[in-house]
Amino acid sequence: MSIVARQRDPNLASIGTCDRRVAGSRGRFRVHSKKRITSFDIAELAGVSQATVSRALRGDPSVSEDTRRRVEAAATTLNYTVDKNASNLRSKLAGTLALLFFDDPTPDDSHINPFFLSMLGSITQACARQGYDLLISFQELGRDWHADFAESKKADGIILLGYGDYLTHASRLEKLRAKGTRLVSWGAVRPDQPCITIGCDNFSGGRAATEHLLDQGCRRIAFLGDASRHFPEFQERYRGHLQALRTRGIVPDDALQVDAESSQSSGRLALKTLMARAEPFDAIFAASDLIAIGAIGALSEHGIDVPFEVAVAGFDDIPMASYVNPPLTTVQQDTRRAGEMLVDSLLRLIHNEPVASRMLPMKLIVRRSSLWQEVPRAESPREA
Amino acid sequence: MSIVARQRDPNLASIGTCDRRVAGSRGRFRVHSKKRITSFDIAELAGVSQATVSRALRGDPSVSEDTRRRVEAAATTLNYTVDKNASNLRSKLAGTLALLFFDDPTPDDSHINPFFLSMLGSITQACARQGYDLLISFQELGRDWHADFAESKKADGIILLGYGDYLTHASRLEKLRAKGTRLVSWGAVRPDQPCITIGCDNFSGGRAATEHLLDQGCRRIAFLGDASRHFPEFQERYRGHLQALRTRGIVPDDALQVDAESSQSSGRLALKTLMARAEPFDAIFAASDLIAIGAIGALSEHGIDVPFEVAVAGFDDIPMASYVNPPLTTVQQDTRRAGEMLVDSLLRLIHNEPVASRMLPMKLIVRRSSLWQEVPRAESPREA
DNA sequence: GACGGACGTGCATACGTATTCATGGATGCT
DNA sequence: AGCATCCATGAATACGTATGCACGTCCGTC
Repeated sequence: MSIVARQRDPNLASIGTCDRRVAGSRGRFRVHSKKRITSFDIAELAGVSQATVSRALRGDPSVSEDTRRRVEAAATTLNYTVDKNASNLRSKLAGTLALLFFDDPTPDDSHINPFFLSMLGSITQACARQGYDLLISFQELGRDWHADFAESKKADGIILLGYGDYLTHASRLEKLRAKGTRLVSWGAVRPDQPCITIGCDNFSGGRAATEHLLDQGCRRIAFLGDASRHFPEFQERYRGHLQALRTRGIVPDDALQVDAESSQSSGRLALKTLMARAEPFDAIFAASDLIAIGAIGALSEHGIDVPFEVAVAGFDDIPMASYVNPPLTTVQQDTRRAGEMLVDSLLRLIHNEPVASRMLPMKLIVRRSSLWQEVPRAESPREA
Repeated sequence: MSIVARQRDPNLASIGTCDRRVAGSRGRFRVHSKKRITSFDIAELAGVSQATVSRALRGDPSVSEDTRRRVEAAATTLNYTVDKNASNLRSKLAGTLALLFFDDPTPDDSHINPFFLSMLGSITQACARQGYDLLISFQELGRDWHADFAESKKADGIILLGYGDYLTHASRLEKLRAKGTRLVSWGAVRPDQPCITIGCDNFSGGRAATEHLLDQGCRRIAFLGDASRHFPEFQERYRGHLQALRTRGIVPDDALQVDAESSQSSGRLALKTLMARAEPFDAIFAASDLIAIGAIGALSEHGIDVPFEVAVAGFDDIPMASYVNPPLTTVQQDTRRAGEMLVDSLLRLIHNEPVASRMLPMKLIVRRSSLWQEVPRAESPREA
């Protein structure tokens, strides 16, 4: 920071008094300086005007094939690269998308939720495929995060990523949209979302998980996860869970729902809370894999066997899920597809093409944590 | 892309024929258009010149406190944000760092090496703390990756991240440096590295892991990981491994080294290769956790118990390591610190402050995969 | 042979900010 | 009081590219 201001404004001698140059009149001042190579240099070398260079390199069809080749050759020779700042300034585009990452609830250490990491990977790759750069920023939900990207022209659009409730910040989002900021979010797809949202079918996913547990013979299935409005995704999963129960004629028991955020420690805590209630349960459906993994840890501390005493299912299918012991039954979100859809939707928004929120299908992945295998489950639910 | 060119160049009527404006003469043309708010608008509202606005907002000490307050108030009122493109164009800075991510060896699916994901997280946060943005790009080692960032002024410096050999690309790096590009890399810290490098003490880490296995009574320790020059980090770990053996008077057996890249599938494959050699072994030191996890999987397929028949140690301490069964003994790299150091070093480079490559200490994390616990290990090494 | 296009190119200029230089007024010193 | 300073500010301009417009030039057509 301290040494920032270094360069001078040389070559004031040009010709006019204005910000204007003629192709040929530039070289003279450049001979000895090793300043940046600009489109004027290319123009001179290729024997055309700067304007033509710009057009040629951008693939403007009005440039003849012959000229284009000459320009490209000159550019290669001088190892020229378009100055993105100037280009963006002029074109009012950035060629960049911003990914805002909300990790509000669990700022424990630097550990990012693995599911989001996976999303990050796929978003990055989707951007690359589309020729866009990706600007990443971790944010806390509290602050004035909006101001710094679209408005400062650093990005053409914004992707919002994070569990949580965008509705709480609806007014802020509205303000952004009013300014013409393009944004898409990942989350629960609901009619009242304040912006284009891509998300998985959390409801069906939750239903599928619970149906599977019911199929395994479980009858008292605990739900670990915040079912409040503030976590719409969890709420949807919970709704799916409830519906599955009701369809099978089981009356949901509020005592079997425990709030939890998406972290192992929270899952561990939730399980202890559940046990403290002394409610019998024979299965756990956790609203995220991290919660499930935390719960499994706590169960094993209590000497309770998974899956023989308590079956467990999670949600997300993070990489870790297949490596815990026992491997975790879970509902898989297709992060690759999700990342692609987020980027595609945002680009469509940017290009003023029609876009709609979309819900992606999910897939139940059955692993050992919910399976009896050979050993039959005890007849009555386990007493806590 | 198709609708990119939309806006017109309005307001040509200004005054002169040049790229020049006077503070007051602007508002007239703005009244009806909802164009971008510029520093001229702020200037007008605050009753100062555009130059003063720029200075005030950048914290130039030559602006009086009174004026600064007025300018800031005006900026807040109009919800003004500096246009980064214009600012960067003028100042020749970007306020952005680029993270180039080389995932060459394992392009399987979209799964990024978890260790690098962890690094990514810590680098992102370190950047945020320093007030820099982070541009992320996945690259394949083959191509002309260098051209697109520093040269195009999108980033002030570059961080290189990836297992692999930068030496292979030394000429390219050299070319970059000759152009004044600032870059730092993560990797093996060795005197012949072509650029500032931050890395862990792979040698000591490798030695520590092998010493630990020796302490457990293992005598025929297989090394899974590419020991060639192309993976300097693995090579260093291997060297540490060898040194530990020799110090204890054990003659290394080449038959116990199997090449592997950092992925589970590669680890699985390497183990099968090892078994095919019919060499007895009682422990495995894998050059990365992913390799170790793959190997454990393959071992269990063969009905070989870990750790009772074969002890296993990995490297990296990725999150998954503590959740596999059995939990994996490994050598921990402090990714948080590493990310900070990378960013700090790069910033020092950018600010022309002295910097040196640095090696970070590592820490052996002992978990169950390498421990006998109560059960004593069989006297003779296992026959494959 | 004249005319209407289409095509390819150059000219001039704007994008919004940062910075150099000049200026006028206040301040300090003798 | 007179002069040298310093301070705060304004005026002018460059950063490098993209693009509206105008100007040939080379056709084919009647």
